[in-house]
Amino acid sequence: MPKSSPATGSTRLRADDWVERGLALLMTEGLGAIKISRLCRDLGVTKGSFYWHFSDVDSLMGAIAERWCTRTREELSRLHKVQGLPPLERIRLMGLRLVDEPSEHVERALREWAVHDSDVAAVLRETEQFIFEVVHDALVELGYDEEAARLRAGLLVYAGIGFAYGQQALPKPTAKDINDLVGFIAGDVAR
Amino acid sequence: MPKSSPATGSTRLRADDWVERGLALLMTEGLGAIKISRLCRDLGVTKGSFYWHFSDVDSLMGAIAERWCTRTREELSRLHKVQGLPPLERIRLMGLRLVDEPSEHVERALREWAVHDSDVAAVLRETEQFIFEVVHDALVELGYDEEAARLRAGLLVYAGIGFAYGQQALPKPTAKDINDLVGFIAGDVAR
DNA sequence: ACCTGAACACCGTTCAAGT
DNA sequence: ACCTGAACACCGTTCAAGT
Repeated sequence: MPKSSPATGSTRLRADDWVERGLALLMTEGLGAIKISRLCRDLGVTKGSFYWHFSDVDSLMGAIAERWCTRTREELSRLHKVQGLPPLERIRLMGLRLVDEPSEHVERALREWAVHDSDVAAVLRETEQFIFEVVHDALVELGYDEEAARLRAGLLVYAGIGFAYGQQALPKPTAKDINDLVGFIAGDVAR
Repeated sequence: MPKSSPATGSTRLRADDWVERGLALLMTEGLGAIKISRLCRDLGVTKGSFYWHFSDVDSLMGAIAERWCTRTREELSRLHKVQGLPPLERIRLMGLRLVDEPSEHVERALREWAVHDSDVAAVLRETEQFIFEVVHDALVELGYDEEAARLRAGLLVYAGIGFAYGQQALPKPTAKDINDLVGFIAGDVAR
């Protein structure tokens, strides 16, 4: 089993090492930190090395995005297992996922990114669609009609996206707020 | 009364001309289009000219942001005049403002921007806070208690921010959706 | 197969010199 | 007061040459 860290084993790099370091930079310092000169310094090689692995900087970006997309999909499929839980609980879990985003930096950067990269845009859409559907279906199961479920699920997902961008004029919502929110979204039956 | 266009009158530029052109570029082609070499080409001068008016590119950015902020504040104060309208109508107007953003490009760019520029962040906060308060107060006027009003107003504002960023996995909301939404947010009394 | 080193284009920044 | 022109640093990109 090959190691991905350049520190262990061979001194040569694989494309993987660049992607990994790039994703790490994206999460800690944001999109602006991904410079190939910076990556070279971090990885201890010269620029020529980079251009052996990638055709240009956009290609690296694409690879980083792809890796993030894969991980996000895995996370979503893990979330799929919540289908056994009661509907209100499912809604609550989706709400929490929207808020306590651990890698907030990535989410923001990828949204900027999605403007220019259709692959990234596709995975973001997939994620939003997934969450929307879980909430929507849970609401239908609770007895809401199609239109009511659509409106409420849409509102929740959009609000979730907004959380990631809000300038906390309004305080960042807490876990309690999420509970209240679920109570409101599915309130007619929850109370 | 001095003209701001370099085409009329003198051939010399004022700082204003750079800001105006920069804001135009921001709206039409996004943040990435603001290069000082590009601006020089558009305005028909050399880079030295730019550096007579501004200390660096960040300073231009700041000036562009400031101008946008001024315009946004004016727009908000115009919106203040809706205070005479019935509460539900006020909520509906705020909802519409959040959606039919004509200069969507600017809003997105400025949010990126706000991460690094606290002035821009401040005006974004102001805007969000303003809309939040209008909705909140309208809800209180409709008979909601403090906590219910806070939750609902917050949800609406965050959803509005989310609209600007959603990858339309879910369809962009229409004016009718906004009406339905208002019916939901203030539903207990509206129906 | 993976990397160095030197080259080049492009962009931000500076500054002496021009009107 | 406003601008030119030439210079320099920095970054992305290319490529011949090395192991």
